[in-house]
Parts: sequence; structure tokens; C-alpha cells
Amino acid sequence: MSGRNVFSETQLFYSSRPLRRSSNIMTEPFTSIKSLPEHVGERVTLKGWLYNKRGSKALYFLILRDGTGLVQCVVNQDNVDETSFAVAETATQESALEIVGTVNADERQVGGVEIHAESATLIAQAESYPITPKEHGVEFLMDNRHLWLRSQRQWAIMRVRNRIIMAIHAYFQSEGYIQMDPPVLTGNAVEGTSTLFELEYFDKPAYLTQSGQLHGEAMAMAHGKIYTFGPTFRAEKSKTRRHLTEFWMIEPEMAFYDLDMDMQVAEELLLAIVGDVLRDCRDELEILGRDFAKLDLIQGPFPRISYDEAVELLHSDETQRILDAEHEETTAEEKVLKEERTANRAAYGQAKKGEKRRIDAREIDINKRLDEIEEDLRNIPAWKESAANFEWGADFGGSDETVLTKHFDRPIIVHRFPAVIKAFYMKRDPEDDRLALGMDVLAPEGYGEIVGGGERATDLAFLKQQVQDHGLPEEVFDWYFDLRRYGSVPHSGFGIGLERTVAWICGLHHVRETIPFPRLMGRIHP
RNA sequence: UCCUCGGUAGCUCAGCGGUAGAGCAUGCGGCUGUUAACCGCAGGGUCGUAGGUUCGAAUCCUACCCGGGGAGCCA
Repeated sequence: MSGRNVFSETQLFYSSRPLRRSSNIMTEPFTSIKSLPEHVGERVTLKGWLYNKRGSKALYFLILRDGTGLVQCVVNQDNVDETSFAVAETATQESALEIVGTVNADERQVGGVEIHAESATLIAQAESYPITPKEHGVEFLMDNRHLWLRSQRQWAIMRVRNRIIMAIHAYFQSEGYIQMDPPVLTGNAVEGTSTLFELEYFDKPAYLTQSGQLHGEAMAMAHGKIYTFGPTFRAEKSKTRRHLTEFWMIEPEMAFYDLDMDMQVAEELLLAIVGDVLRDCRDELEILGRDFAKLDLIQGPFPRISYDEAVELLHSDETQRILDAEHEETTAEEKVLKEERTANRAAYGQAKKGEKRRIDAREIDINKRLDEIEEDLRNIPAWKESAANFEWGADFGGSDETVLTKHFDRPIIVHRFPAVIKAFYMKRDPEDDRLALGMDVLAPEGYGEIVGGGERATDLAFLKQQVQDHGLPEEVFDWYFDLRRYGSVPHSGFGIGLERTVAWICGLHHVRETIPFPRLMGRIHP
């Protein structure tokens, strides 16, 4: 598309790469760990927190964390004054430190450098830190989310999240979209189906928004192409790895765009996100253990599959074969893991202390995975049945979505759904009145629906009828109807869930790790 | 709302009718190149809560509370 030349400039502007040294020195009288490879042989001042420590009587290795990376600082009794050495001896995990020393290249270390310290100064001694360098359970980590964010994996995820946010802005800005902020407090339900958080608004009921789309449509009639970027609230009682009660959604809305163009935008946006993350977040993806090959496969065009074709696919023998193969693979993995566990337990008695700890940690991993496997093995027969007996007119369940994506190695776009299962504002397919011009993008690897949208209805009488048929109060939509009274045009848009996208790109098990402070059913603290 | 798994030391877990355990973390001691460093010693528990069964309950039963992940619904 035209305007791509702007993209590269915008890209630079939004880049998450470190600032250039000149500007860095002007604003900060200390050096970031990330930039240390540029300072080999130089004397630098570092400020950060003690991530981990190893040592002996006269030599300590301090692993320092400053938010940009980790580096090992060697504190040798012969090279520092007494106070500095005492700091190295007594500093506890997460104590804040300032360290001055020279940068030495050392291939053995993380980041390829280590610091030979001249001095160490204590900024603040930390109390006994709850998150120790070992395995922790979900509940404990969630209770300590404010501290968990300092851990490497969480750090990497937040970096990728930031990069994805910037990629989204860069894409839309370069394509001539205007960012708009829709209201968070609303008096109307867009879909009418989801449960809303209700609150009191000067003695009247109001709701936290579940979508900015309707207001986005109004803005699109003023600017042509717009996108929202803001929080969304759903009071659904969903306790699954894909649900948050508060999440961030991006909703573009384009005047004079039909369904095909809408799908094109969704595809381009996702390709831009994957491309930017792959280019700028290699280290982060490495920390997360993400399989690069899986992301390299994400290239256009994404398969477009009609709802009818999707139903056929669910009914196909190939679907049954895929699920049978999965059942077999999972059973085989279960066997291998159980054998390893048995072997580990047999070796445990004679094992040294360090080895015992490794076995313990491995046992936790194995048990966690075995729980998942057990669940999958229980579910696969149900998935097979759900797919085989899927009836035209129903909405896809979570397992159906997963099964559909297993036929492909990249995201797929499913379009033209039965109108009855879609929102009232969707335009009908002129070729088949039973269908709505909606589309969903399903991410691969079981991540499911990350985009939902479609072409909007333009006819006032039809919309009014729809509102009535859905049992919605007509009066709250008066302003929305006006958009059809004053120059109604074909237009389309979609919503993309930020957290589900981050989970997919990072290869995470649960969306709760994709947002700094997740809000879940039964969890609103910290 | 339903189904399912769990709650034992600060953390991760073992123990499943007969004296409350391990590793990590913490404290003390040792060690000049460690990579979740290592070695020794020590402190640390109303076994989620309330009932019940029993000579005896962390263990068995009932109810409740809290959490995990799944269904429905959805991004």
C-alpha cells in the first residue's frame, strides 16, 4: 500500500532500541547494562538491583539487574576498598546498588561482558525477598505480581508487549488512521450478550465499555479511517487461560471498506506485528523459549475460509485423523515423562544435594505437563465428537477453533457466519440472507480468536429491526442511527485483543502474564 | 452456574490411620572464577476453616472458604 515509505520513519521513531550514546550521556550519569558491549575497556558506573550472588571468602560475583539487562560484576577483595567488599558480602537479593568498574569482554557471561568492580555502594538494602531463584506456584506469583514483574521472563514479556503496542500504532499511523479514545463509561451494551460491569452514574446505571466500536464508527464518518486503543471490560465468569475481565482492545474502523478490505487490513496488521517483533525482540523471544520457526511461518496471505467451509472441515476425515494423531503423540509423551519421573525417583536417594534440587524442579515440570496431558487425553474424544457433530448455525466452541487452526500453520480468517450468532450491527451477505459479513482471525497453535470484526449494516430500517429483534432498547442507539441518516456509507472494522496477541507471539500458556496487573475473576489485587 | 484438581515450614513439594519431613530461602561458619555455585551447622509448623468417625486424624467422612483449568460466553 502507499504510505509504506512513511512506515520506516515511524518505525525509527517508535523503535525500542537503546537511545544513541550521545543522548544517553547527556541525560544519564550512568551506563545501561544493555549498552555495555559498546564500552569494552571503559570505566562505567552502573545502577541497579542485585539479581543473584555467588562467592567465596575474598571474591564475590554479583549479578546486577538494571531493567535493560543482566551483567555479572566481579568484586575481588584485592581490588576494592573495605566498605565496597562489605557491601558485596552483605547485600541481599534485590538490594539496590551502584557499581563502578571496567567492562571486560568475556564470552562465558550473559551479554558477553563482565564488570571488574572498583567500588560497590549500597543504595538500599532489601529485606528478605519472597521470590527466590526457584520454581514458584501461580497463586504465590500472582499475589506478588508487583515483584514478579522484575523476573526475567516477565521482563521479556513486557518488552514484547511494548513492541507490539508500538507496532500497532506504527502500522495505523503510517496508513493514515487517526487514533481516537472512545468513552470508557457507557449507557449501552454493544453486543447485548456479554455481562457488563455495572456502576452508578449520578443515580442512573452505567456500564464499563465492552467495545468502543459504535463510537469508533461515528469517528470514522468524521475522519475516514480511525482506530481505538483502550481498555475493555467483560464481567463474564470465565476462569480460563484466555480470559481477563479487563483487557486492551484495538478497534480500527474504515469508511468505504468492505469485508474483503477489512480482512486485508487485519492480515497486514498481524504481519506488521510479527515482523517488528521478530526483528527487534530476538533476545526477549529467546528468554521466553519461543520457537522462532513457528513465527517465521507467519506470512501472507492467510487462508480465507467461509463458515460453510469451516463446518465441512470440522466434519472431515482429516479432522478426525489430526485428533487421532494428537491423541497418539500425547500418549507417547505421557509414557516418556512417566518413565523419566520413575528413573529420577530411583536416582533420588543416592543423588547429591544439587542433583536432588534439579530432580525436584524437574518433577514439578513433569507433573505440571502430565496434568495438562491428562486433561487433553480426557478432552480429545469430546473434541472429536464436537467436530464431527457440529451443526450448521452454531458458534464454534474453543475446541472447534483449535481443531480448525490445526489444519494450518498460520492464522486463518473465517468469514460469513450465520447471522443469528453475530452482533446486530453486522451487514447481511447479499448472496445469502442467512449469513452476516463477519470475520474472525484464529491464531495458530491453539491460541484461538484474536480478531473479530466485519462489515457494518448501513440500512437504517434494517438496523432498527435488528435492535428490536435482539431485544435491545432503541433509545440508547438514537445517535448510532443518525450515522445512517446522514450519509450512510459501507464501512468495516474489527477488534484485536492485545493480550491474546501477546500470548500468541510470546508462546505463553496464559494471558495473565501478558499484562502488568491482570484483572481476573476473583483477583483484583495487587 | 456446572465439571475437575488442589490447600502441609517464607517458597516448591513428599507423607495418605500410629513421634511433622526434604530441597530452596533465612541466620552463622568455611571456601579467590562462581554460572539456580558448593560444603557444614542452626532456627522455622494450630497440616485452609468448622464439625464428625476413631484408643489415636495431616491422613477417613460432611459442610464451608480460598486457589488452579476446563465448559458455557467471548478478544
